[in-house]
Amino acid sequence: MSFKLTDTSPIRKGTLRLPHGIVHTPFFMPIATRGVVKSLTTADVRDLKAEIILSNTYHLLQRPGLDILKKNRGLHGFMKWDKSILTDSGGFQVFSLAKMRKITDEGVAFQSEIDGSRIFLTPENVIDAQFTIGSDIMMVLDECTPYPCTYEYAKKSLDITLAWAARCKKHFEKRIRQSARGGPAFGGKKLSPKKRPLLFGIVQGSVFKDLREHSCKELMKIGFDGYAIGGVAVGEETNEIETIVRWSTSLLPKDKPRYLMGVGKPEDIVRSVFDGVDMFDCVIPTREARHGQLYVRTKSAFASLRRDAYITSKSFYSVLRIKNEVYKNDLKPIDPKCSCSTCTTYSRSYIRHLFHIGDPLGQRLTSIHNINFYLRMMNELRSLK
RNA sequence: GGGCGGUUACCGAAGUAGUCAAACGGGGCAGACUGUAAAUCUGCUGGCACUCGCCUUCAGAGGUGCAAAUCCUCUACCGCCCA
Repeated sequence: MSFKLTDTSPIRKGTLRLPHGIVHTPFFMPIATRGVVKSLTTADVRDLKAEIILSNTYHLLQRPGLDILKKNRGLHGFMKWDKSILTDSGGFQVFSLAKMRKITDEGVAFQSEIDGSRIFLTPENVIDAQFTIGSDIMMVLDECTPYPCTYEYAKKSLDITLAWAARCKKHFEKRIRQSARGGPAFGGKKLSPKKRPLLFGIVQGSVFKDLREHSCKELMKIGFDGYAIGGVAVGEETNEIETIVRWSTSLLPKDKPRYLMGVGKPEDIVRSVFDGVDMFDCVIPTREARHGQLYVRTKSAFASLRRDAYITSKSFYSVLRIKNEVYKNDLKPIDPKCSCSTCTTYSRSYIRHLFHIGDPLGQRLTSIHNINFYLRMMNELRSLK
């Protein structure tokens, strides 16, 4: 793998070479938690020119399960996606499914929310699962801490997360060594060094500066291909996210990609790009699209390099609720200046109609639009001079 | 012509004397959503003041009762049955 920065001021721009191709940073990953960007075909996602999507180990383990993925040559073959995939380990589910799991030093025991069956995630089996999925960027197992969170809890959690990170790295290296001579993680095939996936560590420590710094330093000692900032956007104020990001990016190695997990709103992403983050993912564009909340640019292009010009939503976009009555007879596209296939074809009136009759096409069209909004935003950030 | 059953807010449907402006669905209106248990969730949905409130409603009209969507009478309409 190689991460090349071509520009660092005022924002970082670069390329990240992955087994399934080059990804241009900074980038946003549409979310395909269970092997589908909800409501979209793989062709839709390709047409949107996404270079990488995110999926989830915990959810894929349950359905379809590793056996099916193995038979399909991984998630790429299963969903017919030939570009890159990053997989989250299930660390977010430690947070979001907190009611049905138990953490021990060894790992996390879940009781499935689907059928009650037991799923035990360990640093090692999560790495193995991600090899089976065929992930381009694998995430270590961590605990995404809740908010608010006491210092004592955050510290104890971080100790476990760091121990898991070390075990993930060790197991990952072992599998990579095996792969060089055709190990079981690769179906007996040898893996060329260029096809090696990446492994990212995840910074935790809640809102506590010393814990965040400790987390960064310990992860850097272990050594990862990239570093994620986790445990944010779980209920805290925006300025706290900003603070945590700055603590982290000031310590993390400059020559490795930084990934702000689960973030966020457009202004959160733009601000964080200016604060040195290279990678993002968030459910917002797809979930809100399905719920009829659409992003409309109010400024056609990013004209300024000033960070402060974009940190409020009012500065460059507005939100359109397509289900609202005012769009009943509105023949304009969602965003007249948008070039996505939805906006070049359909009216607000028609899309509102699709929502009102409950047809899933409405969700597909709006998801295309919102993802296009996010990807175009990233594209413009990468083009800033 | 006779006998039964029905008529409740935009729609469907509870409620058969007081705690009823009236449950619950749907529809409508508005809002939320940040590594997706989310095609989900929340609020409002007779009018007016919107802070204890006040006013007009349960097919229509008239009764009985301190009190009626609820009981009685007639009328209108709908359904089933007998002629």
